[in-house]
Amino acid sequence: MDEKAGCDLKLLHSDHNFLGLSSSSDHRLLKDETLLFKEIKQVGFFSTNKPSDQPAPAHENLPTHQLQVELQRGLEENQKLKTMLDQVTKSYSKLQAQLHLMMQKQAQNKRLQQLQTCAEGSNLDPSITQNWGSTSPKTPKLSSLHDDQPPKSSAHHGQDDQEQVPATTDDQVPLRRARVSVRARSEAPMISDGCQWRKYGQKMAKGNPCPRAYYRCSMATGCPVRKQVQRLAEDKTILITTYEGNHNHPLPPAAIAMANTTSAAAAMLVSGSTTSKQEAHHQLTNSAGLFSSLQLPSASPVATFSTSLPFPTITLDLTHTPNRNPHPIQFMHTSPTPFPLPLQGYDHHRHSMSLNFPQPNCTALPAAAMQLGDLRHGSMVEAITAAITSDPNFTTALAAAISSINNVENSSPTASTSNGNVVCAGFPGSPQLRQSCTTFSIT
DNA sequence: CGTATTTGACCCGCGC
DNA sequence: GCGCGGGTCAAATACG
Repeated sequence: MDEKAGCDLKLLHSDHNFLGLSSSSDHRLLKDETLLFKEIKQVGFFSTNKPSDQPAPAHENLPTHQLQVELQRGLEENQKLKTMLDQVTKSYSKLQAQLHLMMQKQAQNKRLQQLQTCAEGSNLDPSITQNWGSTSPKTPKLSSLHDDQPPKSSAHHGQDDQEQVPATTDDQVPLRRARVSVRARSEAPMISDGCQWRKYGQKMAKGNPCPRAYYRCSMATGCPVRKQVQRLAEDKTILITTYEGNHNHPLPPAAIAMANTTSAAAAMLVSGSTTSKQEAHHQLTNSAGLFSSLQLPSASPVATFSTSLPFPTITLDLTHTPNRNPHPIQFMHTSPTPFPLPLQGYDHHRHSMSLNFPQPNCTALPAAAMQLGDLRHGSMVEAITAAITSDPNFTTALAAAISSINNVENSSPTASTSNGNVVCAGFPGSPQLRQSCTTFSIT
């Protein structure tokens, strides 16, 4: 017992091992005054003599008031150490959060490297991925903006930079360059996505009487996430919110859904790599509550690709009223520039292509058809189907969007992933349909 | 008084 | 080279 008490006190006086201090022993020290005396004696607080030279208890040789002073001193030191312990605990939590973020980004970089390998093995136009990269010489300012540090501090490349932007090499495609745009009807000046935003600019965009507002995430210093908010010129009730970047800090539950959706959509845009089922499921399950502030009609969501350089953008259109298709989820493609999808036969005047979901009577296609070489020889429909549906990131984004809509509408349809495919369940007339079973219609 | 917003200036890419 | 448009900065201003 005395040996253990002595050990506890040594911990109290150690700057290196105080993490090993147990709270129970701490309290015991404060409660047992006699025990404290013994421990103090063992470390030689009161006596200049060696413990072995003075077998008698210390308190027998000291005045009472002196003992009280020493006791008070011990209590103060104990309190000080408690404070230190709290600080260390907080630092530990902070480091743990950073470690979690780093692991996430490492996984992200791994996927991007796989994309690089895929791009080299295919006939993709290298200028596409090059322009998507932050190392593009034509966008130096944008590159700095997408660093996780403010532009003024971008000159130094210290440890902080590495922690926030880990392992980004020149030949990797930064995910942050992709944008995710959300169109929705909302009277509010900004949709509530759970994050805190600080407005840093406003501009009048050409061809739109409504100003475009620029916001950056203010939940953490140095968070690179930005968003633009603008009302549609043709219909001012429609709010267009464009997200860019990934958060470098923990998000509140209300913001996780939007962040995961935009992240998955952005990842899908720039990466043809694989996403684990666990990750997709995680993103899906976090989609609840998304777009909670929007006035959503019983609409059919439309996802629009736009590869207008330098910002590939996927737009989730939540404003459409039911159209000619009974239960469609449309995927429109707008691309004035080459895109690794076969565009022959699509309407160049409209620059759009829609994919009407679901059609259960077609066959699943191999993901290998995503290669352009295969596209040339296969049918366009099959090729497009393969190119899009074989991308789990796309399916993840789709599923998250569907899930969010379902949440808002409080209706029965659900979305989930299964083997990399999106399973849409609960739509009227289509109990369970796989995304890979898809037909396309040229609009 | 601290923080958030506004707004004109500035930078940069791009097209002509 | 020049002008235009998008995006950002930062000083001024508003607000709680």
